[in-house]
Amino acid sequence: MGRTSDAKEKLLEVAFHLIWDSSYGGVSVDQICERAGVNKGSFYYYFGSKADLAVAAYDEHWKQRQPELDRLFSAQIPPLERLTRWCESAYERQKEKANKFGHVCGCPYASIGVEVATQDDKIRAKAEELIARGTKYVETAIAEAQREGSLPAGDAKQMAQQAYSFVLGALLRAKIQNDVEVLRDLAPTVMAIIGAKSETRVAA
Amino acid sequence: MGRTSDAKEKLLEVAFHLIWDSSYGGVSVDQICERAGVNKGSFYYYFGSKADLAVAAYDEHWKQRQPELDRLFSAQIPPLERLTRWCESAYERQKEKANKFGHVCGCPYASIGVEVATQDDKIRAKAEELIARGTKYVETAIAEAQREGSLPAGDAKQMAQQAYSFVLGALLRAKIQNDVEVLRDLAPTVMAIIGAKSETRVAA
DNA sequence: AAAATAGTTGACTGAACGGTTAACTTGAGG
DNA sequence: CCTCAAGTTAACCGTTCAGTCAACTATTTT
Repeated sequence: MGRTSDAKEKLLEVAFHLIWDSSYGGVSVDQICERAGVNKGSFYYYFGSKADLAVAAYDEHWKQRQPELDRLFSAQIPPLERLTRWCESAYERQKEKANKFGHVCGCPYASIGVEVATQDDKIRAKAEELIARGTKYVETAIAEAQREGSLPAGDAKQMAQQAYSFVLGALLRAKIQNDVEVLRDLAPTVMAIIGAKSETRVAA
Repeated sequence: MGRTSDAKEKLLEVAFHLIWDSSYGGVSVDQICERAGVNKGSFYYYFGSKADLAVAAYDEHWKQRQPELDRLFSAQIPPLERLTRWCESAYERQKEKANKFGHVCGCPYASIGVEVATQDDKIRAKAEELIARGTKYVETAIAEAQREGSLPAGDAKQMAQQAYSFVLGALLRAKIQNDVEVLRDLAPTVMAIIGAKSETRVAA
């Protein structure tokens, strides 16, 4: 019935990348519409507000990202190696984005979350949710490593939170210093946090 | 000559707290002026732009904060204990602010830095500078601990950066989750990062 | 082909934005 | 006590902001 359209998907994608590249407050609805090739009226036909779009855009992005994380944290890979690869992929991903956008963009969820945390609770809650989901992958890997004996026993959930906090902090630092090299060799520190015996702990 | 005024100082203080409580983009020059009891004309008599004020306000805040950090990282205190106290003070400070403002505010430098990093280079650079200065305290403590043998040798600077990144990440998480309890027991993880032998490593 | 549905258009609103200006007031130094 | 620099005032500027709306078009169902 009626006609069809890809305007909604366009808006979601454009909004996510524009906000990631600058910030929530730094991007206007007009800009998003222009880049998406959609009129403002259509924007408000699909979304009730700018904040609603942001929440939907981050949800959509997670959906598209999930397969990649599933692959990265595949049961085929030894649990500790999953974590090492995850650290390396964070570095690679930021390097790519930095080349494309001209500056280090950091973690999109954390960036928008910390920006609007005290102002918009829906966006804050969405950022919290997505960070929690990311942490879950880490937690599962840690728990499995403990079970198979490659890691001493401990509270996997809390360890995952600490390790994830460290990586978020490093991403934050990389963005503020606009230097992707901050993200080299995250893995040894993550290993230290989760209590793995240091094999090749270079400097930290 | 001419009359004197405390308008400038008022603006600096009000701006810092307003931005910390919400965000750079979420606070308007009008709001700052109103809360400071200063007219807009006076604002632009003292500061060339909103961004200039922000830079000045964060600089001023550092000046006021420095004595506290000097005390916290006093040479009188054993170096590793300095770090423990620093972690505890971060928790206490956020708890106080959360009670006062009604929500967890996180690290002011990191919050504004990550918000405007890709948009305003002067503010970005100031945030970078202040974070680097904070890291220096940690680095000195680590280096001293290594010298006195309470910590194995290693690259103190890099260790400090990793430890500081972790704390920044935890502050970020606390803000997004709006839960100050995220910041309890940072010290054990910091100790793990810098390679201290775990005495009372509870869970992480 | 009529009717119902789905989506589009772009001009419009009023408030808020950062920033400017010229006239004015104040107070310390000579 | 006068001068003049330092600081204040409030109206004002053009722009941009998020959000609205009534008219319009394209597609599918009947």
